[in-house]
Amino acid sequence: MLDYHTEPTRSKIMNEFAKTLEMFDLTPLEARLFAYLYLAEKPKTLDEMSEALGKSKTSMSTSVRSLSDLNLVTLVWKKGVRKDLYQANSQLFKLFMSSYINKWIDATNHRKDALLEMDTLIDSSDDSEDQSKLNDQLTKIIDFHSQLESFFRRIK
Amino acid sequence: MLDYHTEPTRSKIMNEFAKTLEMFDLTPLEARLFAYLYLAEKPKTLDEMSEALGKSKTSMSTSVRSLSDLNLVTLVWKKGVRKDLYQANSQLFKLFMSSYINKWIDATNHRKDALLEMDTLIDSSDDSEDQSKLNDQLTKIIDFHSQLESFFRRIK
DNA sequence: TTTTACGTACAGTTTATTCTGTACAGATTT
DNA sequence: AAATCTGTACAGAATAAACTGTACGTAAAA
Repeated sequence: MLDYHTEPTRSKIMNEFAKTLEMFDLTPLEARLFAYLYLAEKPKTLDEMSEALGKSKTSMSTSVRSLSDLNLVTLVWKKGVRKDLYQANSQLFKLFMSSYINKWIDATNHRKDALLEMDTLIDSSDDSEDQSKLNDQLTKIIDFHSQLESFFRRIK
Repeated sequence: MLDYHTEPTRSKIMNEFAKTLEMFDLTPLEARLFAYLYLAEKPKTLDEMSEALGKSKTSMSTSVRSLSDLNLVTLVWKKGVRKDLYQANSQLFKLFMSSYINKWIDATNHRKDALLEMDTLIDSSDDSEDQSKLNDQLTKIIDFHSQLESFFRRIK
């Protein structure tokens, strides 16, 4: 059932909101789906999502699972209802920010380790100019990663 | 001319570094290109980039232009050399962070304006339940954008 | 001026991503 | 028990993105 008064506006809001959510590395569909669920408030079934977004049920299944993995959406139980019901979690800022920042921390930390590993790879018996320049650049790149990591840890 | 000692390591570093740079919304090629130029230190021509990355000159042209637009790379003049020479800018953290943060600020601010616009669209003569709920959610979404914007302004 | 060299616009191709329909396993209902 | 419903795996289709080669405008060289 559609509300013919709010429907056009609702869908504009949904799309605009979704654009911001995409910046948190959600796919366009995941972003629109979250926006839809958030605006809906009431938990929705895969079929409802499918109809609302005009995409297949399969797409809904995979997308909503992604959102669930990111803890952005929750599976809700309602007695008498057989279908899975999903609901958007509500504390937007905390939710998106913290997972995003953690993602940065993990990535930079992991990458830094890999680069430190390579540091030991550089043949230290070869003290050519190229060699020492490369070493110098590598140090700077590792520093960059350290800066990123501590930056994100700080604002966490 | 290749340095056969440093070449394999150099390329491993390049690819690892590039993965981090992709997080700043660079395409894989842009990221690898920047990493290449950064490690090279010496300014490089489109042909050199093309050979080093194994991609067409056209790709180099468009990618290096993108990097240049983002102010990550600079066109350098050298007397006697006809070809364009590009060099990676060197202050990694400042460079990437500030453009990234500005991007967030611009996007969230712009998006917030669009949403405020929609606020006025909601038919206030219709005071149905759906109406007021939608309004409530919209307010929260706008708040979310304000929080994002001020967050990024603060850490700038 | 003519010729050669360089960068890039553009159209088309290749590659990667997103999306869908069918089919099936497990669960619920009859 | 059989029949129906629900979510998802998987393979293929549709769509989007990345990449290339040709062609051309502009500038330097001859």
